[in-house]
Amino acid sequence: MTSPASEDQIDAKVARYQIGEVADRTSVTQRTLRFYEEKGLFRSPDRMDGGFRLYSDADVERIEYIRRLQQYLGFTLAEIKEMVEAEDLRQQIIATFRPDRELPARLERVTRIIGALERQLEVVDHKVEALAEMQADLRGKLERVTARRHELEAAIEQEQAGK
Amino acid sequence: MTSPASEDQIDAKVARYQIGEVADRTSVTQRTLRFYEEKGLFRSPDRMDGGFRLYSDADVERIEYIRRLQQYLGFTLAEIKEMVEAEDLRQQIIATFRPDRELPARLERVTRIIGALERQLEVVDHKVEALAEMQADLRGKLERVTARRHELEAAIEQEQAGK
DNA sequence: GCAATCATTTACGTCCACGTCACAGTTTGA
DNA sequence: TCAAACTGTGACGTGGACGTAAATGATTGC
Repeated sequence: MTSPASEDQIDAKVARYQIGEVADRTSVTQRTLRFYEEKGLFRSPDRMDGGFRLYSDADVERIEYIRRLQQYLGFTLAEIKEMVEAEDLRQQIIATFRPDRELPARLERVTRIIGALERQLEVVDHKVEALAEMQADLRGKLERVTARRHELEAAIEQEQAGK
Repeated sequence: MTSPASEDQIDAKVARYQIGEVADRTSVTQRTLRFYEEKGLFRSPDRMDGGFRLYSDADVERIEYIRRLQQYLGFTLAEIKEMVEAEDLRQQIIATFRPDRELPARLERVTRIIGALERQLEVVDHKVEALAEMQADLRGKLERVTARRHELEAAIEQEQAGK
């Protein structure tokens, strides 16, 4: 919405944000953004001449992805790092489509990222299972206690009537 | 499996475990068990004459429940405390079934625990949603990259054959 | 052209969820 | 009965995930 990509740079067709704006947009503090970068959760964003970080939309998306992994799914930053590294590898492989030589090497990389994906999926599956169980449990309890409330309400109404 | 309730006590039909055994059974360290107790995550277990803690099966179950909430669902101990307190309240209400006087007071308690359950369910629903999305995403990626592996394998086989 | 604003690096502080002694008391099996 | 094994209560330490502050340099609005 804000500042749709200035044409300072010849090839600058993508929107670029400074850290402050990214912090506002993502509700992640600047400190935390630098911290994530330091931890290797995403590649260092481009820099202005003065050294200011310049984030792209893709960077912003990755940050939001990281936050979801952390907050909703309870992954540690170390786990998240593994996951995004696997993702990077995956992107590289897709980019390197040209069916050239070194097929075995490419096969090996593909196999590695399959392993990473399978491990991630396993973790997620476990969590889904646990969550579904808990969800059903909560719904059952809620239903029962709601029924009890109706009983009580009815009883109170009776009392009122009998008075 | 081990020591199925000795008859030392007249009324001791329930199994009782010392902290070490509970630690083994639940894979939660003694330190952590004391820590949870200190934090009020469960009522202080009974004690032997010498002061040793004696846990019941219900205690063990609660501990396992707490662990699931923490590890699979990513709740903080503070959140878990709220949840188990609500659960305790719920149990009390169920135990206090006798339809006596003070109906309004009971209605209020029931209403409170309904509120707590609804809040918990909301959190869980959010997590389920996020997890399901991520699960679908991972599955899609896995599928695509697996297809790529098949391509590579086929290409390699071709090469072998052509050699 | 320069104050106000925004960034950068460095470093120490904090909260959570325990881990790790240390030392004293308790239980139990041979 | 007594030593080994277990348990108790402090109290301090730790790793993860940032928060906060300080000193310095860059950028921008007017």
